[in-house]
Amino acid sequence: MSTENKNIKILLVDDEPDILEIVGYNLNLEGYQVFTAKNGVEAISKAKKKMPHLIILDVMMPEMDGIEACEAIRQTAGLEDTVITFLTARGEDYSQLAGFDAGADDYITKPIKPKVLMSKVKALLRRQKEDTKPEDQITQVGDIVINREEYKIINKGTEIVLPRKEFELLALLTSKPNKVFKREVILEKVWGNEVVVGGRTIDVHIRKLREKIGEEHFKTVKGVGYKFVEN
Amino acid sequence: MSTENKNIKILLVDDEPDILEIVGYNLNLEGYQVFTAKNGVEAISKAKKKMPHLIILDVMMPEMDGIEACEAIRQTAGLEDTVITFLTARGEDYSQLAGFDAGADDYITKPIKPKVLMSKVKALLRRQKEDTKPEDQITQVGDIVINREEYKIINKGTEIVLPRKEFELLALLTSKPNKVFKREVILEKVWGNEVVVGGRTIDVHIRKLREKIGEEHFKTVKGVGYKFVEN
DNA sequence: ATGTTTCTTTAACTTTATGTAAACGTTACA
DNA sequence: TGTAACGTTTACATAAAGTTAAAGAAACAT
Repeated sequence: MSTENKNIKILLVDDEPDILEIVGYNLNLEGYQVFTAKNGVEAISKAKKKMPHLIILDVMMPEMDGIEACEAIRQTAGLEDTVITFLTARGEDYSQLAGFDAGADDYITKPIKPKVLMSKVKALLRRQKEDTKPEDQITQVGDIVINREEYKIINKGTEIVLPRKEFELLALLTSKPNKVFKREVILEKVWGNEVVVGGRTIDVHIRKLREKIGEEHFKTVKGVGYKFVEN
Repeated sequence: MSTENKNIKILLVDDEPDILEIVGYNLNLEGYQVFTAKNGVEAISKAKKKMPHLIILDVMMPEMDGIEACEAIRQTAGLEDTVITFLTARGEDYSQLAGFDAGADDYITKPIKPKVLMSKVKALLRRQKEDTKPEDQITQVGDIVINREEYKIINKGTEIVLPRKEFELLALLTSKPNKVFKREVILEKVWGNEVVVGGRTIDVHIRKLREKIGEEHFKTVKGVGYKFVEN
């Protein structure tokens, strides 16, 4: 759960240190990489430097408010598609938010309820993923069809349901047939780079895949890693 | 600006005050007469009182949700031809399913972008008379017939009436047979983003569906979610 | 209002699938 | 032929899902 968030960067912008701390803490618990800024100016520079996937932006701030910052960020190359969500206090004057449609994707109201915020963050990030990857959910490699949407594979017409880790491992290897994936890379992508598992764990999973899909497809490159080969 | 809008009444229904404020503000700018309600019950009474031309109705609300309210409004004398549009979380093809049969004319997705909403409102009011309702209120998946209008299903000729949540869950899963719906996605679409329910809630509903419709149709993909399969 | 029923969620507990470790076997290559 | 890297099997821990029953909410009826 938290391992897959390890590579997701979130920029949190608020002038109140308490908010930064509470929200930052909760995001950290979920495994996100969190960066903070305490005003709009800082937000823009950090956004450019870190290129976050999601920006949570307080509306009311000194120096430069969230709306201005949002507009500036939106005009930065590479940040056009970053998800931006506002933080607003309930009862704030929303006539100011008339410029809302200029760039924000959502807004979250204070007081913040951690659980609500977390589920919103998840939903927003998921949405972005789905948008950028419309439907390359199905790939075919040789006579193996990998259906990411249905979490199953079809090998020569036979449907095989794989457990999660096995599926992810297979999906990784088949994402670039013939490419050798180093053990460390596999660990990072399938397990998450902070998780330390025993030395034989990958082997066991490879073995299961060999059993289910066919010995011939999984080639060991000793001292390096594994690769998936077609017939 | 447009004096032509000042006789047009719009009823805006959402449980979030912020939405009411933002959208209401924008509608006001265009010169519409705006009324608001914060739940389905209130929506019905205000609709009767004000006889609006257009009703914008959030799907997820406490007390009485948008679908129920819509049905009730549709049965009110004089409101049969009022334009009703739903507000739904983005990506919910499901809300269309459950929504159109309740009598909705359109739906608008959250997060709301004021410009989009305004042009949609205009379009809806313009084509008020020339509207054609879709009527795919009944779908069939395998030997299961799903009747969204009556909230019931027919399994191999046997009629089964399902409670709301069970029906919505079934409708979601059957909206794309074989697709695995992740738990988080199910929660978002059936329960709504803000609602945080316990970890076993989905399971219990799945169990009831399995009981009523047949074990074989509901497949668990451990660590991921559930999918509906035909025979 | 009041009780009654039906639906929804929780909580406690059980079961199971999956992932991992450990122990040992095998291979490749210097 | 030694050894470092990978292969295989088994067994076990654990996280995830299943199962109940019962509490909590709505909805319905009186």
